[in-house]
Amino acid sequence: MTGLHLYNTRLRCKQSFSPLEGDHVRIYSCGPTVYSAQHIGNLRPYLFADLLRRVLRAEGYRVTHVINITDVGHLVGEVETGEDKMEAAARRSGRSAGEIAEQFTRQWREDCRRVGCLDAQVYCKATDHVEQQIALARRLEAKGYTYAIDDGLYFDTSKFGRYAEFARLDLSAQEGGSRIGDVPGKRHPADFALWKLTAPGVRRQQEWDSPWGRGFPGWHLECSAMSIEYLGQNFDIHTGGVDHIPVHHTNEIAQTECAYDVHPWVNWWMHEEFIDFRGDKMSKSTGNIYLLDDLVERGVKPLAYRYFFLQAHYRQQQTFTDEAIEAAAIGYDRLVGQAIEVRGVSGKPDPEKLGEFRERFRAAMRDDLNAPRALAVAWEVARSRDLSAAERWSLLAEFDDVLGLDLAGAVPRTAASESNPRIDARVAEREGARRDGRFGEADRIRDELAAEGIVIEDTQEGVKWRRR
RNA sequence: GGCGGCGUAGCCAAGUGGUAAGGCACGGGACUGCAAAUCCCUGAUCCCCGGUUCGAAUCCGGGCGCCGCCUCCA
Repeated sequence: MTGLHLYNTRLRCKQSFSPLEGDHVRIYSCGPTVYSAQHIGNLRPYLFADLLRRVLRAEGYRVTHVINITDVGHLVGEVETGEDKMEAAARRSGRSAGEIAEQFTRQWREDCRRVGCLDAQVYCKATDHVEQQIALARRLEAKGYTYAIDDGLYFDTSKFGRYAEFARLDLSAQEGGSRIGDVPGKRHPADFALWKLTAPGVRRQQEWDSPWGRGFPGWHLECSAMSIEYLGQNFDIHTGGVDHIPVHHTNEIAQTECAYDVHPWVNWWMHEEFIDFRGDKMSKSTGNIYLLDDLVERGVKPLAYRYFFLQAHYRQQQTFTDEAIEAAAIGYDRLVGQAIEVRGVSGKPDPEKLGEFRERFRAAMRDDLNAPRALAVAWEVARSRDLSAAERWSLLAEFDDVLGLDLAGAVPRTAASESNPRIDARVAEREGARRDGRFGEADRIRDELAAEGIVIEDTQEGVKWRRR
């Protein structure tokens, strides 16, 4: 297999990749709903999209990446309440929906940056594009794909012959049991809201006037409207979680292909699998790891989480356990340690020796982004006895453009990171004892510090200490 | 119930027909006053049963187990 091959959900197979337009690749990634903090599982979509971008870049493509921010219209559980996640969060916290959106957007952007994701060219918010969403709904209405009921304007899925195709749905199975809480007047369970009307007597923080009345856009609409706005009516790759295949992406496709008579609207649909937390309740109350900050508190660097991500294939569920993340943290530190040994060493590399590793790394990534296999090649290089330091660094630096692990700048965890008069003094005392051969005394001080989480390391450059 | 995925050494995880990548842990060694840190070495025939094949972890059938979706969770 030569050249870049990517798995396409639309066709359920890997395909040789080529962009619609020269060497320019346009990507749209379904982004976060910013009503609460994004936990580490929520970060996988962006680590995946970033890996995709970096591989495309390494293959010589120019990439335009758009990520949306859902700050309205994502409904909570029961449809009849008409409340969306932003409104609910605002009500609970007593703050405005806008403030909440801003806070969690900022936090999410920061977390993405910390795990080494490159900035997208465009971050677009649903609330900034209500006009475009209304225009798209009107277009669908004009073409006869919609019907209006008390609750709002709905897309009539029966009008779109290919509706079930993308997710391979069995629509007849859905016919039977109309669910509790389903909207009265909906003709088919799969039909979905393009525009939701604010219920009579209700005052929403986020609502807009529309041809159908005051209300807010349905969740699926934003991705269609904004991707068209920034990427055009056809583009190359749309990414998201596997959970979006049957509903969200199916509906996006229905809306867009009907509105613009395009097919396929998007060439490649790529979906990352979930992280499996092994039934552990991901909640703060039980003390389980939840946010990136929680990992950091435990001494796991954000980039170690990226390393963890790279150890498994994006289309495979990845098991997250304390042991697994700890293993990744140690593995990452050691890889950085290996890099530091050769960092910046220059020399004349043997192109033949480099070529073999370079090809294997590239082949792995070209095979539907097989990062685990590529990472294994990086380890082989790091530990190779046949390569000179200059050759190892040359390859590692090159690989890191794709891996994004900051092998050029990361610091080893063994370095003392702080100074503290009291601890420094105790360390000096121990040194004195050691010089005098009073090892019992020296060991006693070491044990004492260890009890409070201070680890002492006797390195070539002298004694250092760090917190466990 | 329907649909999809998975089950590889203690753990995480590649490999999808030709005799099992990589990381972590464990054990051994080097280093150390002893440790720690670091570096080096070391481990599996692939859930079970049957079948196809010269040959299967890889294909087919059956079983057991786990996960996801079908409810606007990445």
